[in-house]
Amino acid sequence: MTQRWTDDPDAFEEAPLSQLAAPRPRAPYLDGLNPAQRKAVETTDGAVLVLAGAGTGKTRALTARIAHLLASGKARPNEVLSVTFTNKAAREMRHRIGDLVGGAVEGMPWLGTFHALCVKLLRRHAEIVDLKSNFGILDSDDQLRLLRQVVQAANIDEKRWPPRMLAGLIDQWKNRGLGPEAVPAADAALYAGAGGALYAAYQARLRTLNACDFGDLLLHCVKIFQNNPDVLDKYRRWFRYILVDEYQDTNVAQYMWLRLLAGGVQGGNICCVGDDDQSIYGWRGAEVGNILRFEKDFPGATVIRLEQNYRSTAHILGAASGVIRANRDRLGKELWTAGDGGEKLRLIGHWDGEEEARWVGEELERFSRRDRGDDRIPLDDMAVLVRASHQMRAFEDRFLTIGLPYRVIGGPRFYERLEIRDAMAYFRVVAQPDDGLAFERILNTPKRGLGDKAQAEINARARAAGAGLIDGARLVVAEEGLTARARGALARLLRDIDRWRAQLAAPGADHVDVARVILDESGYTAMWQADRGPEAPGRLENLKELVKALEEFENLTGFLEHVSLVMDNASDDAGEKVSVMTLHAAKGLEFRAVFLPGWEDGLFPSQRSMDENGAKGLEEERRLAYVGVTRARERCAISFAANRRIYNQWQSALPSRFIDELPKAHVEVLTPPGLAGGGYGAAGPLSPSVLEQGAADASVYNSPGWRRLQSRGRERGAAAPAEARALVIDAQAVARFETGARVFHQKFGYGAVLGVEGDKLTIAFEKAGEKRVLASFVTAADDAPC
DNA sequence: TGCTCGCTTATTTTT
DNA sequence: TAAGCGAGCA
Repeated sequence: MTQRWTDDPDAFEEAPLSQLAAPRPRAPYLDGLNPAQRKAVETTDGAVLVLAGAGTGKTRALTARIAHLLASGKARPNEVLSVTFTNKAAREMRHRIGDLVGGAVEGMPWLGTFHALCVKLLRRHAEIVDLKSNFGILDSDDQLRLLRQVVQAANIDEKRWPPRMLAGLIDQWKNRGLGPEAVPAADAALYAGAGGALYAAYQARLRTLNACDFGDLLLHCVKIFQNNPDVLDKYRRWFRYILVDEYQDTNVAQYMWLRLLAGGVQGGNICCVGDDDQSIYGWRGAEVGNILRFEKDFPGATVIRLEQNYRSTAHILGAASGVIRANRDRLGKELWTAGDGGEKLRLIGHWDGEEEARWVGEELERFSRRDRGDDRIPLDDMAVLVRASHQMRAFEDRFLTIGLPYRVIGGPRFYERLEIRDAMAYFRVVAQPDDGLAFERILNTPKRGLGDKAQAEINARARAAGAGLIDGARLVVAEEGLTARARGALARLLRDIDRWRAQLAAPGADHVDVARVILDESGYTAMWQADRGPEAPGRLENLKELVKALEEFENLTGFLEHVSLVMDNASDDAGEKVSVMTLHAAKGLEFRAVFLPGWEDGLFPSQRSMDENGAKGLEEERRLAYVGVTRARERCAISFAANRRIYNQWQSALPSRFIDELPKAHVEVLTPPGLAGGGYGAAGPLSPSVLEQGAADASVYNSPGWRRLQSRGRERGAAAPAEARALVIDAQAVARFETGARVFHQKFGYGAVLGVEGDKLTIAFEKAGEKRVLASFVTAADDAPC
């Protein structure tokens, strides 16, 4: 049964809900929920915060909750507002609700991303914020080009003040819900003292272009709600229930948007689901504070914790908990599992980054070998998660040489590629009235002799006539501006555009055909065919894919609208491959086996994050570590390298401080393969028990981890000495060095030990100066030649 | 208009 | 090192 529900609050009728959907005697969507999940489903009214730890069945509870609202007759499908951050999440939720309630999900027009929902609202009320309802949506590329113009117009040195920086500032302001008039003076003075003025100029340009950037979608909606109580009230009554996924990722503007909608007469029914421990987008404007403050913001709120984890083994959860426990700003949760311990996390140090990549490659091969039987882990079920994308390279190189199939997730997205953006610009020019930015983009692509001069001329005419760019171009032709040659080219282009427009508007026109014609007749396809560069074939391939994607839409306009908000990656190619991605990209995913390389102080936690955001930055990095570890279902291997080549210079690093925070009971320390027997005394792999014993006896009380634990204990009044849990990578190596000892290091040469701190030594090298290195990577130099 | 040279810079990126 | 960008030259 598919019933069409209106999404228009003006059609609101106060029909008694109970008549619409009689409560059913049995509720299959409740089957198999644990008590906490069930409470999250059945606590329908008022404000509810569901703190859902990693792998605790969050989506399950969320979808069941919606099913419950519908089945119990508390709301019609079109009266539930459910917000996600990503299109992927929205799709997934729609899909899973469909599984529970069937066709009724078709009647949920208010399930989507913040941005998609805002577009919907804004199209209806555009005139309130001085826009027409067919306003265009700029992506970050358009935004940057427009900003560059604004900066140029203000005669500001682009070199000293890159437009990128201004884009960053404006985004931040918008994220914080600040229009140009509301930017604090100190902020407005940023960017050569002109930040605020340029922001205002940019907004004015957007208005004349009848366009919004992503930030505006939220900001305009908030403005509309704030200044038009009647409109707001209509929606408040309309949305009987509000659900928000990933609440920890909301920024201030989104928070305002939600508060406005949820702040009905007695306070609306709002349910926010999130995990403060997985807040990793602070740098992008997300405010962990939103979730931390929830109970203050919504007095009387019910807080429900989902703590039973269905994903990972006890060892993995124990390790993850151990790390995240060091964060101060958290609501507090302790994940547990009914499952068994499984394998301990494995921790291994390597001599350098290549060695690390080699080891990971071998492990991946070993796990995925066919002869492992039931133990075999397919490559699809494994992932390498790195902190920064440049780390991926070492792995790609290695996997290429050993012929291990891999897939990189993230990176430049399909709709952000140059050729796709060009093609889209053509479509925009044809399908939309006067899209100046798109016109500018295609004006001289492919080359048709219309360079900066032509550009400027068209701009000037358009501005003088108060018209759009395309009309400006028509004026240039009509009034015989430019050289005859350029004018001819421009006239040809305009004629083409008119012809394409006519074709598109013709009755029975097939927009896919027209799109193909546009790309052909414009010479765009030919341009890449003529290109002998290595990338050209791929680009042509992408263009074909783009045209194919058009088939799924009724017309070009629908497609453009979709694409402006859904910038998803092209679908993954088939085949069993290991995934390589950043920790950020891994949020929400899970794998049977996960490799976490590069756990070195400075790299992870990232030095920059700590420098720029201090303790807050460090905590976010720690949450990133938590996200990484909790991606693993069965196996997790953490590794670090003592040396890494950065900008062609060898740099030594110490193991990440997060390694000190791993509870040793959940970790097995492996011996680096390259050093076994050669480096430090013991021949062959050391047994973990020996290591643990050594750690407990020798140096744990001297390790940085222990010290941090102690100081934390004082601060928080916790952590008794008996809970000593810091890891020492190689206790035996530590015992072998004393202050003053002469040592040898492969990359830095000879030096003298100045100090011992746990398993880390401070050494004055004769050539390389003073450095801190891990004891395992140094040998005693007494028998070496001087 | 287009190419090449040299300089600068170097996280994470849901929409 | 490498990639990306702007300036300057053919």
